[in-house]
Amino acid sequence: MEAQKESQNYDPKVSEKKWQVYWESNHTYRFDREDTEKEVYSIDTPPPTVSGKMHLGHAFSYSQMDFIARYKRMKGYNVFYPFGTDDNGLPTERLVEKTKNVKSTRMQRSEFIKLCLETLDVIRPGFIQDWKNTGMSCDFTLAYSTINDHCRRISQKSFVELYKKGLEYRKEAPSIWCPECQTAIAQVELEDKELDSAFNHIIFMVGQEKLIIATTRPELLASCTALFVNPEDDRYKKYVGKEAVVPLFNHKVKILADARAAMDKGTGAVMCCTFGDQTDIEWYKAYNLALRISITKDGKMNDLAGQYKDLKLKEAREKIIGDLKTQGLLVDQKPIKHVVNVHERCGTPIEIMNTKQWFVKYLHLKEEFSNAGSELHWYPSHMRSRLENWINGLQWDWCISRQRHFGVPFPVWYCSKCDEIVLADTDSLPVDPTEMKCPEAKCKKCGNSEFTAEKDVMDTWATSSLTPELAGELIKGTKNYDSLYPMDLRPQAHDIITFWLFNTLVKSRLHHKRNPWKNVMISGWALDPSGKKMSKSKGNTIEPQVMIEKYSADALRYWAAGSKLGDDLPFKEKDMMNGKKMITKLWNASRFSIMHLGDFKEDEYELELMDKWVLSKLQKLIKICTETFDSYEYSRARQELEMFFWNVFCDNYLEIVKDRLYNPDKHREGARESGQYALHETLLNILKIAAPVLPYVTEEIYQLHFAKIESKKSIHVSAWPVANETLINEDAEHAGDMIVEIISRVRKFKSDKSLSLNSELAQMVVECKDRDRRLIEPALMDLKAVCKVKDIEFGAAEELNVILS
RNA sequence: GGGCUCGUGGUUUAGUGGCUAUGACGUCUCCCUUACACGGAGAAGGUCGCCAGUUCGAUUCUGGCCGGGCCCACCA
Repeated sequence: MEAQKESQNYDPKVSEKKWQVYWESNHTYRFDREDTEKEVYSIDTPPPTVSGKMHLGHAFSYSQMDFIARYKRMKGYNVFYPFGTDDNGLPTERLVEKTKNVKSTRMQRSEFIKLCLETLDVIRPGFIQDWKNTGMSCDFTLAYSTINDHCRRISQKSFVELYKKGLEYRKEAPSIWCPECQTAIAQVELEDKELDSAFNHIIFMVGQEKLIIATTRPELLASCTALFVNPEDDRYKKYVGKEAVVPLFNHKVKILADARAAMDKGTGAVMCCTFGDQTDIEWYKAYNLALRISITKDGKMNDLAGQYKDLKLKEAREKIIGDLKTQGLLVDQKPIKHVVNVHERCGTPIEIMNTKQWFVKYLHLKEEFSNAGSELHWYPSHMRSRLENWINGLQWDWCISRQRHFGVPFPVWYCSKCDEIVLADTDSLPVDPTEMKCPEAKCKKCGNSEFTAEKDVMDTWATSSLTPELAGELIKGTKNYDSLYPMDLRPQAHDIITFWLFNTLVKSRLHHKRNPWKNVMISGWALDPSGKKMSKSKGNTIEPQVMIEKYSADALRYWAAGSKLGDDLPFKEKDMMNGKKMITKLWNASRFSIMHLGDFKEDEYELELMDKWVLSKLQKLIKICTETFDSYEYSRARQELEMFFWNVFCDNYLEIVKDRLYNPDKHREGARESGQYALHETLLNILKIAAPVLPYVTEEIYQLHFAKIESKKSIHVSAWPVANETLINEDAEHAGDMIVEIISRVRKFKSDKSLSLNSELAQMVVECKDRDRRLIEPALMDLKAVCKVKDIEFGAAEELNVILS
C-alpha cells in the first residue's frame, strides 16, 4: 500500500478509505484463535440494532471503546473484539414488514425469521460499513446476529438450562402488561410519565353512612375487592370490619385496616382493585382478596363491567364519572398531576394483568447480584451505584415471555390436558415448537397424547444478555476459547446499565456462578449543542456520517476522546475543527521531520542539551499516557499528548533543532545527528500514543517512514512505547525550560516591536544565577539560532533577566 | 422523597491541600520566518456557585444551601 507523498497535503478522504481496505485485507485486527503466546484481552462489544442507522451517540461510545481496544493491542494483547448486530425484536420486525410489505403475524414465524435473515443479509453490510468508517478495529469475522440460528440455539439452550436448574417458572400471576403492544413487559421497560389526572371523591355506603374514598381510577370500580383505611385513622376506625357497597355495581366489599393506606392522601380511604397498582397486588396476596378482573388485554372493559363492557378504559372512566355525578355519588373532583408508569417503547400507561408468563426467578438473589456488582471494576467508579440502586428497587422476577410473533421462540410444549411442560431436546435446538411435533408421544404425568406449542417469544434481553456466549461460541473448539472468560471488558453506555449490563450479569451468575467480565467501562451520551438529548422526533440529531464526510473519521474520534469516560458531551460542530487541526499539524510536523530523517542512522550519539530536554519530557509523557490509558482515561492521555506535541515539540523543539538540521556546519560535529535521534524518537512515540485515537493519519505517517524501520505491517500492531528511565534528566529539563523561557522573552520583545520573528537582533544579555548559566551554556548555539541573535553575553542576577538590543 | 453527578474567564474544559489556576473557541495587536496562515508570536479576560467548618493555608477536604443533569422510588 502506497503512503501519501510527503510533499502532498494530507487528504483524509483518500487516506481513510485506503487504510481501511489495507487493514481488512491484511487481517490487522484478527483475533488469533490458536496463538497462546500472547495474553488474550476479550471485549464484550455491544451489538447495535440493525434497523436504524448509526447515530452520533454510537460514534461517540464505540470510538471510546475502540481507543481501549487499540491501546491493548499495541500493548501486545491478542484482542478478542467481535462485532455482532442485534436484529431480534420489534425494530427489526417493523423494518422488515415495511421494506418487504408483509405482516409478521400473517406468516409462519420461521418463514418470517427467514425473511428477516435474508433482508438483514442485504442491509447489514452497509450498516456495518458505518462502524468500519469510524475506524473501529473489531475483528469483523467474529460476527453474530441475535436472530440467527447460532444465537437462537444459545438463547434456547440457556432457557432450557435455567429451567432445569429450577430458576425459571411459568405462572399465572399479576404481571406488567402493555395494552397497546398487547404483551407482558418487564420492570426495566417501564418509564415515568407525568400525566394530568383527578382524585375522584366517591361515596360508598356503609349501612346508612357514607364513606368517601378518593381514586384516580374510577373505571376500576367493578374490580373493587376491598376498602382500606389506616389503622391509626380516627375518622374511619368505626368502619373497620364492616362492609361497604360499591357504587354503580352494588357488590359488597370489606373495609380493612392497613398501614399502607396513607391518611394524608386523598380522603385517607382507598379502594383496592384487581389490579390498580402494585399495592393492590400486595393487598390481594396478604388478605386473600377476590380476583375481580374488569379489563381486557387490549385495554377495554369486560363482562364484569356490565353496561360499560367494550368501552375503552378512557371512555369507561368518563362515563362512570358522569353516572356517579348524576346519581350524586361523586362529591368532589380534585385535579392532580401524577406520575404513572408507561411502556418505554410506546408511552402507553401500563396495566397489571393476571396472565400466564415465564419468569426468571431472581428476586431471592438480590444480594448476590449486588455483591457481584461490587466485584466488577467500574470505570468510572460512580456508575456502580446505578446498578446497586436498581437491584435494591427490584420488585418483580424477570418476566421473559412476550406475546409477540417475532423473536426467539420458547422451545416448549404443554400437555393440553394437565398443562405439564415438555422441553425440546437440547441437541435439536434451535426449534420453533409451533412448527413441529412435541418430542414426547405421551404426557408423563397424565398419559395424554395431545400437546400445544408455546406461541410466545422471548424478551430480546433474554438473548442479548448472552453476548459473552454469543460471541465466544464463535471460536468454540479453538485453543483460545477458554481464555475468553471471564471477559476482560464490557463497554457500554450508561442508559442500559439496568437492561443489558444487569441482565448479562444475571445470566452469568445463574449459569456459571461467576461474573461475565472483570471490567466495565461506561460511556456517556452525545448531546445536541444545547446539552439536550438527541432524538429523531425533536429533529436535533446529528449524523456522524456527515461529520466524517466533512471532517474525517479521525477528527470525529478526536472529538469523542475529548470527554471523560462516562461524561455526556454536547456536540458543537466547531469542535470538529480541533481534530482537523490536530491532524493537519501532525501531518505537517511529520513531513518536516521525515524530510530530515532520510539519512539518519540509529547509533550512539552524544546528545545535545535540548535533545536531552525533549527526550526527558517524552519519557514522562509516555508514562502518564500509559497510566491514563490503563485506567480508561483516554481523554487525559489525549490532553497530555496534545500539550506535549503542540507546545513542547512543535512550538519549541522543532524551531530549536531546525538550524542544526539545515546548517550542520554552524554546529559542533554530531549535533545534527543528535537532533535526528531525538526527532526520530519523539515523533515515532507521539504517533504511537496518538494511534488509538487517530488511527488513520498515524498509519499514513507511520507507513511513510517508520513501518520499514520497525518491520511492522501497521502502527496498530507495533509496540506501545515504554518509558526509558535513563533518559529522564531533571537538570536537562530545568536548563531546557530556561532556554524556552529566554526564547519566549525574545518573542515577546519582537512582538512588542512588531518585528517578524526571524528578524535579526544584534545582542542579547542573559542575566541569571551562575549555576544556571553553566547549565544553559551548552545550548548556546541553538539559542542563538532560534532567536536570530548574533551575540549572547551573560551577567549575574538572582532572577532571570533578558536584555535585548 | 432517596441515590449519583456537575457548577472554574463571554462559551467550553483540565486540574491540584500551598509557587503566577490549564488548554481550546471567541476578542484585540502583530508576524506570509525554507513543516504548517487549518500557521506562528503576544495581550486582555476568572472573588474556581453561595455560606460555614477543618487547616498556618482551600478552587481542591467536611457539612449546609442554591442551581443544572441523570437514575430510582412515589402512582390508591
